[in-house]
Amino acid sequence: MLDDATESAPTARPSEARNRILDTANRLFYAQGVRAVGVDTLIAKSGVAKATFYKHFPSKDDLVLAYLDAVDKAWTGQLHAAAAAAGLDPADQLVGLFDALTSACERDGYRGCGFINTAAESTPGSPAHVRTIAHKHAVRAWITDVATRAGAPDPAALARSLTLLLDGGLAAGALDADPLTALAARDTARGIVDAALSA
Amino acid sequence: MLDDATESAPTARPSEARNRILDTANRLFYAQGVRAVGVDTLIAKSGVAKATFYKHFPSKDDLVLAYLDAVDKAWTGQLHAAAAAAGLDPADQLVGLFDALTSACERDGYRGCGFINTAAESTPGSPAHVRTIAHKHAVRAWITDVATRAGAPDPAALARSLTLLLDGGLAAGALDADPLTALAARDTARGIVDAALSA
DNA sequence: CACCAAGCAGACAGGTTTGTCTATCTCGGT
DNA sequence: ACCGAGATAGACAAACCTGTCTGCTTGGTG
Repeated sequence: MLDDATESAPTARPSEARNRILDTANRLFYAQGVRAVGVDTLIAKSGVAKATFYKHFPSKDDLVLAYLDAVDKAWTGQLHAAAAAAGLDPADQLVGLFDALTSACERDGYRGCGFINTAAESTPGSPAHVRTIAHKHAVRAWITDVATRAGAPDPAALARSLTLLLDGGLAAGALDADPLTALAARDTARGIVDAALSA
Repeated sequence: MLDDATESAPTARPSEARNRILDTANRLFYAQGVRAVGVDTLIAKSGVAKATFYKHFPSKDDLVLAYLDAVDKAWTGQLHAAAAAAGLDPADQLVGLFDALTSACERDGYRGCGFINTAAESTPGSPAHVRTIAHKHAVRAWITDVATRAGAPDPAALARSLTLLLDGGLAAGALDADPLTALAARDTARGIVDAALSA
């Protein structure tokens, strides 16, 4: 009864099949939305048995959360990389963030921010919604840090402006894949950062 | 056969039942997303017969498009009203736009931009997606006009910056109903407009 | 009055969705 | 040689979704 070690607890550990499922989910959920992709499709496309699927992810919602975690990891990584590539000056890093946006928009099949899209499909208060808020909050907290290092008089306000711009770029880029949009976001960010730091 | 006048062509004219359906759709689609609301729910909540529903809207997608038209009318109206309320100076009007954002975020049950949310649920190329792009384009064109009247050296670029900010505010406000977000958008807009006009 | 458009009520068809369950196969380790 | 973990294949249940169709009621108009 209480012997947890041998019972079939939801496997969170890596596994060949689990990776395949997660991989398929990442592609399909992003491309079509979480609601448009059924469990059967996921199973078929990842070449896995139904029982295996439900063993690793007791419900579809669990898979959605795992998908969101993957999106978080990917996007956060891209932001950090873009900042690092912009040099050592924190002010340049703040602007450099927007190179991640440009790269994302250029990628084929770009469809905006996985978090925002998923949140649009889930009701406020749901786990997916909550996780989206946490993600956005973490990103903004990190940008606030960079803004602090850049010596901004009001780092929180600067970070807020920049995240607004970033989210706007993500949302707009999902509609028309106009490269000008991302570039405009970057230019605008440059202006905002310069104005904030020269105050 | 060819006598169109008497056959049951999809009624686009107003009608008591039609209004009720559209009204329910506006509420439910916005609150829960178009995919989460089934035809049966729509019918039950608007107290209408199924046949009546399908007479006015031959398919659910038709209703979705009608819903988007309503969203367009509402949001465009609010933007125009906010601009007008900001006074006669076009520069003030550009900033005043963001009062519409603030009001929207404060409204109870606010869940972002109906267009962006619906687009997140529909595949690129679908009628809903196309209509969303058209809506965003129309808004930006109008803002470009105002920017031109304000004497901006590059009205298109200014409008692009402002719409990015606006979309960002719409997306962010849908997650956490933090009133600071909308205010930050307005402040940022003020800075951008002033910078653009003093160039 | 007779007619007809508009609406109501609800059964029905056919497909899809999530999730459970049984039965079998294939390994690696002891 | 054997056992158990993990995988496969697929039937099945129960709900739900879109869309069609038949019948009945009602109110206005020629």
